[in-house]
Amino acid sequence: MQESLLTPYPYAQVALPVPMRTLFDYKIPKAMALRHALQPGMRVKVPFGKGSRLGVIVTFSQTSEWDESQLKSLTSLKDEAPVIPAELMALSEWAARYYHHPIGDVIFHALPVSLRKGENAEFRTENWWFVTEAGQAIDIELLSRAPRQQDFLKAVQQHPNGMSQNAISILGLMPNAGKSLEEKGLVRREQRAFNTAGEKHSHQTQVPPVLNREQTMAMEEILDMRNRFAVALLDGITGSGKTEVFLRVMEKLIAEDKQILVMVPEIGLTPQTFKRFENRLNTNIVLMHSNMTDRERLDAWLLSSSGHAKVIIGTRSAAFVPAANLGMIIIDEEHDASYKQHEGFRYHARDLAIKRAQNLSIPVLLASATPSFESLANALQKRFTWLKLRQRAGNAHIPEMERVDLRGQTLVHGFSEQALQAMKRCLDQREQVLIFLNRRGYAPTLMCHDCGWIASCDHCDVNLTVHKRANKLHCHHCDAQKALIHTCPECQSTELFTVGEGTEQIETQLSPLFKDVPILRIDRDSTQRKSAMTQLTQKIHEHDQAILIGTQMLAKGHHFPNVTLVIIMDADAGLFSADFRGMERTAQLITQVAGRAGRAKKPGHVLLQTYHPDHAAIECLCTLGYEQFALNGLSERKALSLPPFYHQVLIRAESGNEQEAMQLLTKMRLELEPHIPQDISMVGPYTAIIVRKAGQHRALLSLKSSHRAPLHQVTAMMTTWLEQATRQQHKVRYAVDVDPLETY
DNA sequence: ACCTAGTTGTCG
DNA sequence: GACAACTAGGTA
Repeated sequence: MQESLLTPYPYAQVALPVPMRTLFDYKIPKAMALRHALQPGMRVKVPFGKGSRLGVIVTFSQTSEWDESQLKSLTSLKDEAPVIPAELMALSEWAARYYHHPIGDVIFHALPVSLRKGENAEFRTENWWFVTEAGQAIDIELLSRAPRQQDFLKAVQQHPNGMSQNAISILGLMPNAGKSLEEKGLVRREQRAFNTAGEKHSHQTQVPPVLNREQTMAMEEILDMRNRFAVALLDGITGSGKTEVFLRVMEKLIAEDKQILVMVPEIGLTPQTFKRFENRLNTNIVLMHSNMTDRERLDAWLLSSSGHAKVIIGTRSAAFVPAANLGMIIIDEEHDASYKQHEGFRYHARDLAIKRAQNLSIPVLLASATPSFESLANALQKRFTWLKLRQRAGNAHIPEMERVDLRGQTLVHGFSEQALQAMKRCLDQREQVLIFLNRRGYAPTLMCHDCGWIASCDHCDVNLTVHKRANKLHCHHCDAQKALIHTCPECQSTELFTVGEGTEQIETQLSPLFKDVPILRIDRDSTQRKSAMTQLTQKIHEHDQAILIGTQMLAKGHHFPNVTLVIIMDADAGLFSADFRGMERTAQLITQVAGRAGRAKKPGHVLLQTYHPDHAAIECLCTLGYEQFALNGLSERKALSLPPFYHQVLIRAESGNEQEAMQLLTKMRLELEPHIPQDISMVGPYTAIIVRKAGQHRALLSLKSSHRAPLHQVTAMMTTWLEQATRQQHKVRYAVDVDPLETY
């Protein structure tokens, strides 16, 4: 009699979390094949080398290139159902090819940490309490000597469908009282899977505001895209009500029982997005970001995977969250660079999300007040539907941008006379000023007056930043810290002075000038402590008058209704940047910060301090706005054969030794040069602008082409070469960066 | 002979 | 990436 195998293949190809661009073949034990229907995306335990590892089944095969005697067998199966659904397996395989990254590493990126470690993909269980018949019948006064038990029993009596442990603790009841009652047979306990779907308490749903014409049109266009792949670029100025458009679309999708993945650039923005959604959507919403514990992340992951959570709000890594019935992906602030991972598996969450949506035949909504040049180019080429919101919702006005010519002016603590006057006027009207300076710390340089010595990092080729409050010298590139010194280590002079200003300095110097006005600094240093940001925003809302000083943190999505004046301290930062994306990023920052002014009823005003008021880019941005600036920028990129018109791959190498990284890339270029097609332009190897960072000397090789196919071919060739070459030289590390955002 | 640090090689 | 095997150099 023939046994029927649930898995009719002899071999499984398994991805393992090792930095190798290959899968590993294993024999499938007969007993396992008889008992389980193995599927790609299931985790398996396998023998590997001397030990054992957790892997993920990618595919099956009838044959293996390896000799039968060399093959080992799968040890055990970890899952009854795939933890990575077919859709995400396909996305991972695509990403491994596109980013030239080891498949095992990519697949393990798609799993939450606890599943990487081998935890079961199951909801945690919690106690549920029920009243028994005896408990329902008993005279409650018999328990008058045990008031805790009395309270407990009363509560449970009122909930015939049972109460979760969570509900018990919310009511402040004692679990010990429950235990005593259980022993008396008055209540009973049951273990149930913890999922917040059963916990959904109805709450007040806010009345939605009326949409304006632009918003209505955008909403209708997006709703038309349901059930097919399409990308909409919701290009709306700050305050134009982009979020309201999301909410309307989401309501509709939720009504159709679909899930929506909402990506935000950073953790700081998740709670406020969560609150806003919670107030409007009567459904289950989960968060996903790296500040959550492993257990919390797994629970959110399971809620999404099982379909219990209808809305998933997450950062970059959420691009891989499985969802039972995904209906749309929304990417808020799509221009934000934090969507790109900057080490290891260097993926771009926006691009990956678009690919995922394409596989699933669902729409993607990209939103920004300052769209990336990449997305604008796609919109111009009609690959994306370009939806513009150019009116501010309600009666708010678009702030006026004014350049302040700093040439020949005497500055007071970095401020022009004009800026100080404007601040004074603004504060006199009991309104708030926002000062933007994208440099934290007290000063970017510490110098010796007598010998010219400059404090620099021991591990990087950069100067140390002075942090007076912490009494430290701090490297902003490798995080190294030293005590702040007062004597020059070269000449023993005590005449040390700082050059340049950071947010901390502006804060200290403004306080004597504006005595009774609260001054609040918002940067990474002032918001490090947990809930510091919440406290700061609370203070901002408490006071009418206030001076807010901050870095780019201020540019991201926060709402300050009483700010009517924005001062950009240094509009020239990034103007002459080595990176071709410097201008784009600066313009986005300035526009985003400027958008913080006059969001409510009051008109806003923006002052840009610059030494180059006639610089074409600055002039264009101030007089014509971001869209025109971006269109000009794009034609410049086209003329110079730069992204997004040309595609780029960057090969990075780094080594503790001064020459090795450079030598490796030089050798590679020499050897591979004859095999590189004409239509690839290769530049380098050249040293990074900051050659040494965290003790590593860095070299780069840039590849560009108007077509992706040959670029991928060459990249694959180089990766193979590098994998081979570094096998003997472990001290040189290399990285492949496809569509890099930083090229220096 | 033994120890240690650093390098090289392997994994199915 | 983790780990074992190998190597060179030092020490008792």
